Amino acid sequence: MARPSGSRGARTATLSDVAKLAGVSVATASKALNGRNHVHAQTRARVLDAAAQLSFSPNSLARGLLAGRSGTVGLLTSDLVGRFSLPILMGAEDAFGAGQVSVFLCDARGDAIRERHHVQALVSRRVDGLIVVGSSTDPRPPLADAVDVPVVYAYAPSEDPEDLSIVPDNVGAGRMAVEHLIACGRTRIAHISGDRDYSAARDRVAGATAALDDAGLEPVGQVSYGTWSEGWGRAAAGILLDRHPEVDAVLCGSDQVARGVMDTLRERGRTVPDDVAVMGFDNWEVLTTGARPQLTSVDMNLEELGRTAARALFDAIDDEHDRGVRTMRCRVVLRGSTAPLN
Amino acid sequence: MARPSGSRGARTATLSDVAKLAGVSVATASKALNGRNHVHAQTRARVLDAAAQLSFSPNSLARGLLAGRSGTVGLLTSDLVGRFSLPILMGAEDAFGAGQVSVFLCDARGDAIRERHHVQALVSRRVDGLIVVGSSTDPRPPLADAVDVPVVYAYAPSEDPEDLSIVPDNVGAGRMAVEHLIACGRTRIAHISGDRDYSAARDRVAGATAALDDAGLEPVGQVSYGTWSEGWGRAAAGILLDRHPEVDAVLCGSDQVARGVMDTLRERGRTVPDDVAVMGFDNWEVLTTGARPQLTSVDMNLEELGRTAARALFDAIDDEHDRGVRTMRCRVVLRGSTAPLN
DNA sequence: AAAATAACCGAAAACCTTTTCGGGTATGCT
DNA sequence: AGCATACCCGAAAAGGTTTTCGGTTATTTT
Repeated sequence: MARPSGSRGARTATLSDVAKLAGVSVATASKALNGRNHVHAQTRARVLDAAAQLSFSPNSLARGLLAGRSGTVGLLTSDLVGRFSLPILMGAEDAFGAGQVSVFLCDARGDAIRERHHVQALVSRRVDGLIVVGSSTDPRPPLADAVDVPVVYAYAPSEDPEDLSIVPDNVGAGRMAVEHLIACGRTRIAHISGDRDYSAARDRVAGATAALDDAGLEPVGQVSYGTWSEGWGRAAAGILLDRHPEVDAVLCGSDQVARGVMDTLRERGRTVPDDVAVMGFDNWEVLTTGARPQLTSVDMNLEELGRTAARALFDAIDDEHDRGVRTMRCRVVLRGSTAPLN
Repeated sequence: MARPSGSRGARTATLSDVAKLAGVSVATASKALNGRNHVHAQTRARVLDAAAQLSFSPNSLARGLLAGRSGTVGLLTSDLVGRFSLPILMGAEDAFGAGQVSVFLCDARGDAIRERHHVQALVSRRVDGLIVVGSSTDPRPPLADAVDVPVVYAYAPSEDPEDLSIVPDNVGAGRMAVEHLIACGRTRIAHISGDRDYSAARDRVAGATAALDDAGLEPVGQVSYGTWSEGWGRAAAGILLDRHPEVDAVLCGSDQVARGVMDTLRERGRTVPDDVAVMGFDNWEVLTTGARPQLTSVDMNLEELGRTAARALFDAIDDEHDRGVRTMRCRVVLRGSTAPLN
């Protein structure tokens, strides 16, 4: 009992086993199984039968060796633990899985050494392409080693503008959020952002500010930066209410911040959304649907971003290159925390 | 410009290229690069030089074809979107990456057809083993197709007791939680659980009940089941306080439930932890550290579970089989929501 | 009936690496 | 000096598949 099940003591069937059983040559067997023409229907049936009988599964290694392309890609994340890699990964896996491509997953854990090691391994496995998923939207250095296959950067763009990068549209997200609040009839809009060190925070602020400006509105108070946390949201909301009690909408740098803001609003006796509308970014389900009322948020469409990156990589493998930074549209997911004023 | 970088128009260097450049045979080149003995130090240096110069990277496909083992494993998740797959995945990836093993990631998205398709692809790629990650701790059917390589089930055990499964110890978690609350001096402990349809919920309840019994304590009220959500936690806590205002600790089926419970406690003027201690399961960071006070929770050690599964698969590949269900210990992560009574 | 054509099948090369085994050279020993 | 012994190196096979091209048989045309 070398193997748990189905072992039968024999090694896995090979094409020549199938050919032998079907009474044909390996060449014919190959053609029959791959749907090539120039093989009699009856012969094909015999081969298919034999293959099924031996539960034949073609050896992709041999095929890849011959074809010079493995039908695999590498998915290199900088930091799986972060919240943003997973949906991107899902999207990419989805897009590839639909084709005949299998995905190698590698997590560098934010370590450059480990990253190089993984890249080396992937090159050795002859992946046909590579998606590099960053851990924040700040630009990252391109892969150091001369990699011989196409690379697409996702979430974090490459510092080299000649590389192809797919990133979320944080500026557009900020703009979209403010436009939604204005559409709800809000005019005294404050912005409690996240960590200033993240370009995601600054970009969202830029978009929001621009949208306010376009609408001829003044922001209520200054944009305040802090951390991506509920605690910061609670604290910042306290300060905001002290200084600007007239506020009728708070745009928050993330859903976490928004949760904190809602807590403080409730404690100060402000009702959401009648009194103050609240809105977040990221559409992190556990936070948005757990909130009371549920939290309107801007979804960054990360799964779609992953799919797009995968498709772009497909194109690049087929020699249809593209360069530069491509941004993904995002979308407002409406929930109870924002509602029209009447 | 066929390729983004480093292409030089030439195909990737092969071992015979290296050999030619070094002025030796491919056999010698191979031995030199793989540290085999019986090759002169000076010759080896020449080969290494040549390899570096051509940035040679051995073709793992060819190597795998020859060796009869690919040095890859499949990681088959039922549902990536769930919260529990990711840490397991990280642990497994970590354990494998440390070796020379690369990981194929496949997500079946809860679909049996897709699962079979992925298994077929993995078999075709000649993975040396397979880890199947379930989406809940309820047992799942074993892989239908006769897979020729070792399989380890993680999180969700296989229905076949002959398979090897690694699962979290939910019963132990429930026990541990109650013991912690008792150690904090609590004696009037209520339990608001999650979705009764999940064995995770029932097992935790079983452990908690047993621990109460061992301590000679009666539970406060009946265990109440609902959903894994903050909303349920808020509602259930309201009912609990109405019926049993004397409660001094609430054990919650998950961190989400716990957040809801804490909300209601605060609204009813109960302080945590002085008045009532609160505790959750899963140690979902964004929820536990965002709570006020921060939430004590039982960590199910999922990353370690993933690592363990990977090591078990290693052993199985080396023909050191193991069978049955192995449970992982979990651990209480202490935070502000539980504290000793004085 | 002979020839031309179409349809089908098989031998062999190619992909790249590792390993085995035999041959060759220098060194040490008698 | 002659022989045995280490020590190195190279030729060749193996691993499983796909593709090309030449060959064989059956079918149609004249």
